[in-house]
Amino acid sequence: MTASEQKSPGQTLSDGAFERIQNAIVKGQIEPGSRISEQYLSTTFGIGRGPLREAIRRLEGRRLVVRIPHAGVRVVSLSFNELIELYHVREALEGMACRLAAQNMTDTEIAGLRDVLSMHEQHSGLQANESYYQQEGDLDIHFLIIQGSKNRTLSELLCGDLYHLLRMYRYRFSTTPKRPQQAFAEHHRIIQAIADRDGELAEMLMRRHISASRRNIEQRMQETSHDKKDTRPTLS
Amino acid sequence: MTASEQKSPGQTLSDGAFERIQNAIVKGQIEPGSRISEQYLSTTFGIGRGPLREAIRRLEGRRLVVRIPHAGVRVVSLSFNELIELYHVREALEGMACRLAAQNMTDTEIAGLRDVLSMHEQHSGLQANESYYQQEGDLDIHFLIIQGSKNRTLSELLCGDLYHLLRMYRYRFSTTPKRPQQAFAEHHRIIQAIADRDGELAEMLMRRHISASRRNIEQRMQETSHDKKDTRPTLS
DNA sequence: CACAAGCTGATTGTTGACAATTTGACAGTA
DNA sequence: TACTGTCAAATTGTCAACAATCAGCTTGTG
Repeated sequence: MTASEQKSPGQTLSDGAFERIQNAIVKGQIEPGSRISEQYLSTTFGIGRGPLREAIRRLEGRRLVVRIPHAGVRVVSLSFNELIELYHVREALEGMACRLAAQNMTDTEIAGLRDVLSMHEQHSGLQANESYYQQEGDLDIHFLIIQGSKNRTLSELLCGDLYHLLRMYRYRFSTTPKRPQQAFAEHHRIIQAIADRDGELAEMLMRRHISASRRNIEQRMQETSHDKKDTRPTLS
Repeated sequence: MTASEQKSPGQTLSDGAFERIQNAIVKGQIEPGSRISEQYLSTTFGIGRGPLREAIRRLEGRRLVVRIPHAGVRVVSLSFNELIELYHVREALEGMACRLAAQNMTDTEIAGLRDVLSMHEQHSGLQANESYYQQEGDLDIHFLIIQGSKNRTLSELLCGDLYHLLRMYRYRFSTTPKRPQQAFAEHHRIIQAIADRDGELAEMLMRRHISASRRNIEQRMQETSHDKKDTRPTLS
């Protein structure tokens, strides 16, 4: 797990390529909107074009790449609006997940949630503004709450599909200096509400939490919209 | 558009196969949970295995089929629980869509919504219990409202991904005798709320509408759970 | 008679070569 | 100079053959 780039365990070549390309996309190693040629990937990964194309089609099904019939595939590139839209969807969905989590999580799971939070708080105390742990830690907490909803369909949707898109932008935005501390407090309150089995409050707090994240991005986007040109592919 | 089974217009063979198989799955022409062999589809559609496999991988990315590495692919089979979960997700998402629609739809679009509803009411008056129009008409209205939210991400999620799964079961359950009339009234109220630009009310009504649908299915499922054996693949 | 090892058949995974289509450049002309 | 038609290179789409893997059956042995 140290270097997540080696070939995947026992699956097929196509599966391995799928995971590697997906990772490369969500980690931002491949520029969003850039064209990816089959031949390049084929030689890079050292596999034939057949399995590679199958992997690409799978990514296409997941909407991580866009294909134009005879012209090649491009990594999906969310416009600013789409990113904001995604946060709105997340607000509705994770709010619901949080409410369900307050109903359905076991006491043991809630204790685990608290452990992650405090462990996370220590790390953060050590390396102040270091966003890396914040990123993963934040994801961990949200993951745990989503899983705690005990709604598998919801989990797969949020963790499987939406978060891959989000992660693309998390890695690009990296972090905002002030947010972590605030996010800690919000996480703390959310977990408390879950522990109190107060679903309504938990939902509200989670919605606020995500809403604050969204506003933070909106603000930061406006600030940097001067040097960074307006990325709006307006695809189709 | 009369027979939706002919080859797709100008795309590639893979794209054509993708659409045809997807249609066959959501219309229930292929039994959920059944294995689909490459050779069979290859000879049926008259295309090579290459493009076919790519189409299947795309379906896999969309979670309409499940693949076990060297054992073949099966059409996804939602358990009863997963179907209910899907309705809960729909409730949250379409509720949100409805609220946004009340804010963002143009007067022209709302008028169009009314047209569809009344046109739909006439058809229903003619052929009473005929579910076919109800199915499509219901979808149409929901589609229009979702599009009216002006949130493209939300639209693609609901119309593109979730509805394909739902349609699988709509075709299986076909229809419940009493629901259509009730659904009409609910649609009517929802549209009225949208026309009044009352987002909060519109969201609430839509959530109730979908919630009622869900309960209807739950009830119907319990009734028929005697003769119909309990389909619960418990995959993984 | 029961169980396990090995084999045969079919199905999936992979590769390489071939055909079809698009993009970019180049030259010719108004 | 600007525009357009043609051409060529590169890239994608497709096909057919080959290799690897799994399922079910036969067969041999305790």
